[in-house]
Amino acid sequence: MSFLEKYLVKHNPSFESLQEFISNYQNTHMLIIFVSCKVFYTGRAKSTLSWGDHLIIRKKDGTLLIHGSNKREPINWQPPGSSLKSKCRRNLILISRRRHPKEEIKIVISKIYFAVAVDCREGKFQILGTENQMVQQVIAKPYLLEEGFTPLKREFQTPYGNIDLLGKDKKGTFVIVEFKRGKAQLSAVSQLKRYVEYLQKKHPVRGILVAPGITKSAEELIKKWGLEFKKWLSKAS
Amino acid sequence: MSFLEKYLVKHNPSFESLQEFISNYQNTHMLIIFVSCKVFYTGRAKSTLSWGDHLIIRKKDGTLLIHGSNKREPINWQPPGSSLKSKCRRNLILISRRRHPKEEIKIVISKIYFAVAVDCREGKFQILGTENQMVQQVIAKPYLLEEGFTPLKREFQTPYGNIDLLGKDKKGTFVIVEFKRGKAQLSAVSQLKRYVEYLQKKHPVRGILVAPGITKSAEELIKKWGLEFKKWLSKAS
DNA sequence: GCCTAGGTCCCGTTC
DNA sequence: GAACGGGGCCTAGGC
Repeated sequence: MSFLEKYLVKHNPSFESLQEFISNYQNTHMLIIFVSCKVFYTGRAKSTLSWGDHLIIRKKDGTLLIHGSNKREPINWQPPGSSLKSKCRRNLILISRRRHPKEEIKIVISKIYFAVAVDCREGKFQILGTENQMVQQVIAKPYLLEEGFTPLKREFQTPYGNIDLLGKDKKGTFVIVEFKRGKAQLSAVSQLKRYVEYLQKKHPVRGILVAPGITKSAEELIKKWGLEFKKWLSKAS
Repeated sequence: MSFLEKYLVKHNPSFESLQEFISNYQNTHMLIIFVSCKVFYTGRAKSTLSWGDHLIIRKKDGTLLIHGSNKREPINWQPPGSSLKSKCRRNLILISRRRHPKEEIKIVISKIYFAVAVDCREGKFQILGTENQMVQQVIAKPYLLEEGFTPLKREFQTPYGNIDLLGKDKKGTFVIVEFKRGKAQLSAVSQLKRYVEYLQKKHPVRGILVAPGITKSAEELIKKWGLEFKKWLSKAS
């Protein structure tokens, strides 16, 4: 591939030709390969994918994705850091391994439709609207939570888990604040309860769950457990 | 594309040519497009991806994936069911929308390296080693949990959440069993505690967490709360 | 390396 | 549609 080329396509390459292609480009390029194959995964779980057409993507960081004709999720995958080896037998076999945990994917390829190597230089990514930003807003403007609130510690660590935001209310009582960027569910309530149970062994403490909404059961549970829910208005800024 | 062809490649297509390509194939084929673009997402959160080379995958179920040069996760995406429209301006603009929640991705393309439409017929997928199978094993061989255990109800629903497995021990005391396929963490303990708190309002009850391992803090918490941990040996079958 | 918790989580299932 | 919980979750951040 010349210096100026962004990509290189091989149509219907032979097994040997694809092996060479992979070893030439796997460390510098993203590989996109469309094949007829079956796949075996073994590791934390175990799976088989029977013969079919699948799209294989291999990134230079070691990521391996095997996509089918639908769904956002790959059918099989290997995360960054995984190795890739190939063997040529009756079929072409690709094996990707990771160490921790020990996991392996074996792709048995009977037919290669095409393979592309691309030189991919991605842009910079920025995101807004995360939970972290809710916390930052409350730290900057504590009255958004309630009048008289004073933030003390972000990500306060306890043996029961890490508290999003610890503070005190206007009376000086400790307040544990748990933030959720989406509708709060039962698990958010137990999470908050867990922190409260820890701290209340030492001090009187209030627990407040901050979220744009809450499910019915979560709301009933939070009341039953003497905790508070504060609806978060995203335009509060 | 002829009946027998598995795929069709366009090299450096014009904007208009890609628009036609997309409208011809988006309902029947998976599209794989490598471009120089920037991306704007708005919906549950908001993000921007600045100019760079990115791989766009569009599946016929509406899934949209925008991949960069590393990581398993797409930089931006849209799940199945999303629409796709294109506009030709100074740049080529692709817009993908979903209704619930209302979310939009805008891809502004300045250069198209190549586009492929593939006819993808995926194989059948099977997986072993899930939590569900742990539960099935205990239902089939209750003594694997403990001598005298009797399973009563799988996925027993309560206002505090759904219990993996409800049963009775040899003394007739209710037992709530929570299974984890990996190492159990703090959240698993609070989850179990939540169910126990519900049921113990009505009956005496034990809570057992079953997993191949447990973190230090989770183990301390489970003891403190009077719950039990049962180590799961995967070869128990 | 372990552990905690978020995520535009996705996804299946159940009501 | 709402909600609950699993996932080979992945990923980031602490220690």
